[in-house]
Amino acid sequence: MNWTDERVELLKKLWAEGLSASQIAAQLGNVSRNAVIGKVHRLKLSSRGRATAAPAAKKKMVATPTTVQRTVTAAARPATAQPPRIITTTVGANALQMQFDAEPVANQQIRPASDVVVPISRRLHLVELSERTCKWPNGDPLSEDFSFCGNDAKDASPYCGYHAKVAFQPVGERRRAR
DNA sequence: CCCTGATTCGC
DNA sequence: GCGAATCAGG
Repeated sequence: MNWTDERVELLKKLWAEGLSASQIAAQLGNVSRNAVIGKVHRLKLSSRGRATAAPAAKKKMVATPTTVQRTVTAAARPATAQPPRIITTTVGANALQMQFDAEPVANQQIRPASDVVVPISRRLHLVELSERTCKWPNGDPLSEDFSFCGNDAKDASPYCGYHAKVAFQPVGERRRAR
């Protein structure tokens, strides 16, 4: 794949927007992140504020006005549920780092007869997925807020524990589909 | 281990 | 010019 004007232009744009080299590579398609980084250097548009990796959560950045952290004392969390945890995600190199409570909107109707853990999606976008993030889709692919589960996928599975169960139904529980 | 960008160097 | 390999780091 050669660097057409359009591809270079997109590269510049995305780089300026703070996307990581791998994300840009994924979006351009057919190029490795190394190729992107190499090109960035040749174009002499390195830099981008601060940076080596994700400097977001550095020591004293300006402030963290949007950091909200709550410890949930979940009222009715089944014993089989996962402990409350905080999910941290970073968008872009010098972009905001969002930290939010992973606990779902406390009204999840948990079927009594189920011992399945409620899925907690990270709502990632396509370019944010890696080989070990759950690729279970949420919502309409054509919709704006379409996202993927994004939780850790076990081993080489394309899904996290919960979605793997949903995706690969045990033959014993499968009702004769039609 | 996951990820990041930076550099080098054979092509 | 290109990008894989490598390096340095979070």
